[in-house]
Amino acid sequence: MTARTARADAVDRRRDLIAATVRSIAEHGFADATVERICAAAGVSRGLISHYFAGKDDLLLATYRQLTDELGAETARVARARGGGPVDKLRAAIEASFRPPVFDFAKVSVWVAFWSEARTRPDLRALNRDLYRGYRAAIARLMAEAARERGIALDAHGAAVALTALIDGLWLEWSLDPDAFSPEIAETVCLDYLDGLFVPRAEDDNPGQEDASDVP
Amino acid sequence: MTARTARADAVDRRRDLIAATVRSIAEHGFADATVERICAAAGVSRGLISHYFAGKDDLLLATYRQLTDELGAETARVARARGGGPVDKLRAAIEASFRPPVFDFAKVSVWVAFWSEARTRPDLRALNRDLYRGYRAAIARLMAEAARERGIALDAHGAAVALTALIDGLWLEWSLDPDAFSPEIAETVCLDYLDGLFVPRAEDDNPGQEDASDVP
DNA sequence: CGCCTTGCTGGACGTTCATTCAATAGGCTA
DNA sequence: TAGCCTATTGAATGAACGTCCAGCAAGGCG
Repeated sequence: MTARTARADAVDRRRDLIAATVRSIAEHGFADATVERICAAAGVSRGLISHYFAGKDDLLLATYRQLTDELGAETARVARARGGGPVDKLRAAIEASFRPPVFDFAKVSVWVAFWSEARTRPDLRALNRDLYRGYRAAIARLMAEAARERGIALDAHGAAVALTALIDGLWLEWSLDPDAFSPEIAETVCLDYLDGLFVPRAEDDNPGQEDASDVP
Repeated sequence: MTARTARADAVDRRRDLIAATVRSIAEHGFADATVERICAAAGVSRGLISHYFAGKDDLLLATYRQLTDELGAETARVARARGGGPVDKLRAAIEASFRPPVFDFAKVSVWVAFWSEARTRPDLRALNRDLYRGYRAAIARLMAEAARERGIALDAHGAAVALTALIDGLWLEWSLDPDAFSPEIAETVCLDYLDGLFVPRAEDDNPGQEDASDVP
């Protein structure tokens, strides 16, 4: 089975190159993650990239795709977690965001680099948009369910936007200054925000307070 | 006053080049904001950059410095705002973050680009670190004051970390997908978070709940 | 044992970029 | 008006990068 062995090797090589790309971007930044450096980090020569990817752009796209796939899979895994209501699942999602294997300095750094790059590269932008819209929708669904159980008025869409932004903002700022706050604090403030959403307030007697801001 | 006129012109030119840099990065991304494109956007020739800056890196540093100075000045302006307690000032800071002139698509996009770049460039990193530490400290001070007035237990440091991250996360995600949510929603969720901090809860009867995490 | 396929190498090539600098233009002083 | 000084230009330079491709090495089939 030469073909089968070759295929398996090819998958491993692609994985090696993608891992080397993550390490190179994390260490040197997006601009200085050259083909030479990436291949050196993977322990192969410069030219090999053309055998496993259409080019450098294709390797970068594959790297970003793996990051989004990992996060998407982890999110789905958490959401399927048996036993526990929607708030438990939300708490699990938050905890997963600030603990290994998702929360890793190199990976978080590469996320920041790709965010910047996705702003102007259409393929990365589309990947990012789909991931986040799905992520926000899943979060909003769980939040709406939790609010319904408790009879609390909640703008689930806004809250999902906020929780997602809060997590990303903490990733961003921690990657820029890891000494500014600890991952434990990051996790705590997210959990506190979540808890705050479901605390009954005086305004809940007056359901008109929530503006149905479903902007078209 | 030849010297004076020349000095004034030089300041204007520097400002022009910095503004052109912001536009170029916002439109083409950090990597494709070449000297040629920046100078074309400013309406001058390629070589002029050397007369007003030590080089491209120096121009980029000056651009980031202007961004941080603008934000620092706006923060200070809001904090000095007469009439109103600490919560009013915090509300004003949030509103300023999602309205012109601070909240501008090009500027927000450039912030995202520089965040990524600051991760590996020491000079940008130092600039960013100082700005954020000052910003968080100012926010935490106002929050602590507001909590004291209300007799509420609050981890001001954690809350300041969270609010800062929330704002940055919303900037980030809005720049990547402006259709995902409106600036009004972004502002609202931040104000809601702020309000939530100062709502008396059942746990406030038990002051031991808040861990005094004043990390040195 | 020898051929032949396949994974892999690294020098060469063309492109793009930031920087430099000699030449030019424009305006203020004398 | 003449002359000088400074701002500005753009062609030239060299470095760095991604990609290409001719050749090499190793392992399996005949």
